[in-house]
Amino acid sequence: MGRKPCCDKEGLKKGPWTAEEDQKLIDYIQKYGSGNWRSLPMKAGLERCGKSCRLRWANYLRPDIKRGRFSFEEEETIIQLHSILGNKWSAIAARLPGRTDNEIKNYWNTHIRKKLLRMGIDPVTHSPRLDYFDLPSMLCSHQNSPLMNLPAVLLNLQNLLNPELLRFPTSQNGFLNFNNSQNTILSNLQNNISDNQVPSAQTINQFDPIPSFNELLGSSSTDNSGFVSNSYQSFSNGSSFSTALSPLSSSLLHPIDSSPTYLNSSKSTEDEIDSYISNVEKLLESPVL
DNA sequence: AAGCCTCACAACCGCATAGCA
DNA sequence: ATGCTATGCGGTTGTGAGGCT
Repeated sequence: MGRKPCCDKEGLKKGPWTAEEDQKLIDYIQKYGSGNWRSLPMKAGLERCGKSCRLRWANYLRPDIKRGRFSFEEEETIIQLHSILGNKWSAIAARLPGRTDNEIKNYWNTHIRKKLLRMGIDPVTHSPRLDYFDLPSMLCSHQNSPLMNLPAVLLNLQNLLNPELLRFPTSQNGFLNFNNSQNTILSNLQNNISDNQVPSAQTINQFDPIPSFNELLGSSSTDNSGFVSNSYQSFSNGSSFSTALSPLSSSLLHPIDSSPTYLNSSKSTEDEIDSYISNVEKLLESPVL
């Protein structure tokens, strides 16, 4: 036994759909409804496998699909849901009306993922990546310069860590005392510097880890639903996860992908920056708890 | 102007799983 | 309980468009 051969082994058509094929599929589904995808192609007069028809309908032809650019709110929602659900694209799509899992997956891989990397956020763990802050070189340059520059170096470092993170609730402790991690890092750095040691990236990673987004959700991994229903709304209200890092940090980060593409300023990038800045402004206006 | 490169997105592939006999 | 089919899902690939040299 085993599975039936797929379309390529049955001599069925593959590749991009033509307008005529689309119309045949739409006509058939409007007339008879979807379902029974295996027999549908033959009945609809299509030389495609059922799987291909289902995908074409689900990802492109369905009338309730919202096409066009993702809004900033949608993007935020995707990031937040991804931090909770991971690569469960269908689960994420279920919470974004009119968007398909395939569309979200593509958008994640082509836009959001790169954006997060550029911001120094690991797109898998959603945690800030200290290994991409060029701390060693910052501190090396400090070592070769008068010691009076140390406060400036530390101030820059401090700016990487946004107090807004303090507002992230945890399920057990109420609010995370992020200042502890921040102070530990700073004091460890100061100790190292006073001992004439220049910390390597590896050394820096040994410091108290900055909590990942998932960790900020609370130590009980099964208790995420409460976060989604309660805290997620406050995140959506102008204070996004993407603003968890200080806006100053982006200028200090070394992007993992420094190809010229990211230096180009396109219209869409400008729009994104504009909306990002306005979001940051909203964030700064809101009172810190 | 032509060739090359990069990016975005549609489509495919193979595995997982639900449902049914 | 088992085997089979249909469908769902996530990772990957293919292709066309646009930009760059």
